[in-house]
Amino acid sequence: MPARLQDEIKQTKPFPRRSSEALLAVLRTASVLDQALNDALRPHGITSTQYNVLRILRGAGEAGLCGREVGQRLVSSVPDVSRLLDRMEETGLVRRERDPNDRRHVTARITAKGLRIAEDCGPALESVERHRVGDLDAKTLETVIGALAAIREPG
Amino acid sequence: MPARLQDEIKQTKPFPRRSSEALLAVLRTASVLDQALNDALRPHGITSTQYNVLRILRGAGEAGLCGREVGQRLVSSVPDVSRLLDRMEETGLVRRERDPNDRRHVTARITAKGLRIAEDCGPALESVERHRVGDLDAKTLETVIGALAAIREPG
DNA sequence: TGACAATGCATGTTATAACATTTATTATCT
DNA sequence: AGATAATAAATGTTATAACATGCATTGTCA
Repeated sequence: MPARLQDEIKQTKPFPRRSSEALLAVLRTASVLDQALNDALRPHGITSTQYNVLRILRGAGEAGLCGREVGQRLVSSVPDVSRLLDRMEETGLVRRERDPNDRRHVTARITAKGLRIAEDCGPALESVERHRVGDLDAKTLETVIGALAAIREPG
Repeated sequence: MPARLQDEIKQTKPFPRRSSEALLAVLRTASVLDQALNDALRPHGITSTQYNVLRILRGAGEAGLCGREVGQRLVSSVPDVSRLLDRMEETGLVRRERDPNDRRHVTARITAKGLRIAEDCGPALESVERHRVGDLDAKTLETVIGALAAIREPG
């Protein structure tokens, strides 16, 4: 039986509106998912934020990306991309060099080690995805994806 | 038109599966919502985490709650409730005292100031809720709430 | 061309989160 | 009753986030 959100967070009073419950459910679910992802990534020595950076830079390929763009593409924006990349450079996951065309930019690229680790993480992450989201039928998935997009939509 | 998640995070490659997109959508949406909530709370000088504590302690009333329970009821668990309550006690939002029946417990209660601030935040938070989730029809809401519960469900 | 604004990044600082350890108190079991 | 385990908080430490500021580089326009 699916536990009710109200029970999970041991709330005594019922939600005043369904929309209140939905809002809290999104936050709560993301927290659970992020924790599951971080648990899956821990054996590989990286966090979910760092994995996202690897994924982004892997997508960018040899061209790399400047820090500003990395920040924009992150799922939840990190306002301190400089030091995030600092740490990842220190552990050898990425390398950076100043763009000779526009010396304001610093282009970041994924390293071979970064690529390898990103690959290694794949199965664990797919397992989380399958385990958590895999049982939802196609129609429900579409509804959820659409509804969440509407919630994010500025207005 | 609802922007596609793929565009929002400037992803070049399409999602391999719908479930991948749904998972990322939950994380992304929560990030957007949390930011909106924090923006709404900033004028009142508290964070979304602190508001949640106030809400929990308001629900507990005069009986109060021990730190452990506060932690369990938080939307996204904070493993460091002691210092979270430290800060809130310092700003006069809560008060604490050792439970005479079980001296291991420290009971936290909301103060008059905390109550007032929680009240003051109501309209701003309802505005976010209405603005973000208010346009979804009842049937969609039910589907989303159910699907998110299934995702959170342990298995 | 030279002043001025805009951009991209780095850095300093403070606040908060994450993780492990320690201490005090109570419960359990022989 | 006494040893042991279990529980709840507090504390120490390190890592990361949040916020503001500063600096170098480039673009814009008189």
